[in-house]
Amino acid sequence: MRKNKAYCTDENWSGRTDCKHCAIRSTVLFSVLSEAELEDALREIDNQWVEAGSELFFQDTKGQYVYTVRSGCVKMVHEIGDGSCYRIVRLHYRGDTFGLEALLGEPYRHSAIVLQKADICRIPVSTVQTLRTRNLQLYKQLILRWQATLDEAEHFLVDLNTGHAESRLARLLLKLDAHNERHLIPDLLREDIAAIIGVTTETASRLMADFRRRKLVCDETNRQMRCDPGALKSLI
Amino acid sequence: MRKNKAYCTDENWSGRTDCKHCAIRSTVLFSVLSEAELEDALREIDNQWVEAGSELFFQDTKGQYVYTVRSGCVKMVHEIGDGSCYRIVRLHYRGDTFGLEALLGEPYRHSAIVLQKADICRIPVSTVQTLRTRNLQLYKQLILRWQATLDEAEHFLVDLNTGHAESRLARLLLKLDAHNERHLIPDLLREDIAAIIGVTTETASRLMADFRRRKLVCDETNRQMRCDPGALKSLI
DNA sequence: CGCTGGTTTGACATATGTCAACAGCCGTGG
DNA sequence: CCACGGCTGTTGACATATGTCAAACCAGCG
Repeated sequence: MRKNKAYCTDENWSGRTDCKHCAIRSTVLFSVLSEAELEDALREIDNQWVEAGSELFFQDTKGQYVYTVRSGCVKMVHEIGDGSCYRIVRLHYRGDTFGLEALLGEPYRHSAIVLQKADICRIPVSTVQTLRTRNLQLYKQLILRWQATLDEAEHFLVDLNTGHAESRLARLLLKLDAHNERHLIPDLLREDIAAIIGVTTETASRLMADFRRRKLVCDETNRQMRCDPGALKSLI
Repeated sequence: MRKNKAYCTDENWSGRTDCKHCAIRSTVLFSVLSEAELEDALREIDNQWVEAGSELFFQDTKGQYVYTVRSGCVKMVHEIGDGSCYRIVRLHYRGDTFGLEALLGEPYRHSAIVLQKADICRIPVSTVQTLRTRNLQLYKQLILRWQATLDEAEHFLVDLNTGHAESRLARLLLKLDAHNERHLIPDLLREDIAAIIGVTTETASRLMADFRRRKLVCDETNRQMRCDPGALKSLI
């Protein structure tokens, strides 16, 4: 079934409110393209709900798409050596863009795997190129996305890989909490927690079990949790 | 003493060969500015040798300059909490650009401190803005720099903060070696090594002393070292 | 010469890793 | 329906890498 309008410009599409953070959206306003040209360029943008665990792209492969998160959460996974071991180098949340390397014709640096059921826009590199040749504003937007990605990567190093494992886990939970307005944070796999804060799966499990006993976190439905930000901050 | 020509365009300036990696340099070729305009824009670029330990800018301050390394090495230092503790989140070597946040009008994320006597170009934000309004090529160059910065930050996380301290130190030495064509690497302060690989100063010292005893590294003049890449690789 | 700041080293504490067992959950297939 | 296997999480016992604290050492330098 072919849509007759692009998602981004279709007023009848129910999801439009989540577009406000999108790089494309905020540059379309400044576009010098005609309405028809715009429709055409944007029609190739695909929007979809993706289940947790799905892989959007793989480390070291080339791809023709850049992605934005409309809701949910995506992990950027870097495999090390023979693949027996991996680190999560960033998370991307609502409003974020990832896979920017594709715009440079470079292979993806990491695998992108959905952490929490996510609403994802998949934007062809060609679409971005069409828009940006006509529109300086898009370059600025892109640069802002690159900087945001860099900020997130550096936060991972500074906040989640420094200090004792307990503080690191506390900071991780606070970070997840800050990105969820409804204060429901995903109950991550212990293996993922381990790959984020740089410990073994067992240590991650012990810490989480301990946090639960100390009532720093409590379970909610649907593999989600709620945390006590005040208490967590005191652990940092 | 005022120069009568900009460094970048002065054929008599002895340092010109190191310009080949510069973002400005590689876009000047595509510039639509007149030669006079170009001279004017580039004249504000300052070039200087900077001693180890000098601070080019400070974390959380705003500045009007972006920098490039013509030779030597600069560390990006992030202070944590009250400043009693810090991490080094990236290193920048010959050809790199840093302080890009300034182009967005944002405060510098980290302090930039010279690690090894360095030849630095200091480029005013206004110069970049003058050039880029007339020149799409510069945007592409800037984006490449942002990606390079991101790559370096992620390598720090994946290579230098994963695995045992011994492997991390080995990877650090190999990285330093890879950035020095003459295979002379700086003999870093133990405190800096510690802030890079995420251990205490004592552990960094013990490891380095051990590496020296095992002949994995040996001292050279001028606080420099030589390392045995083959042996180091076997430790990874 | 005696500071000073960086380095090395020792003795000991402890956080985290390792290996292994077991428990709970869930989907599958008999 | 139950039995089973596979996956994830929890926990224990123990090993070990790294942190902590303190002392000694060393080179450069006023």
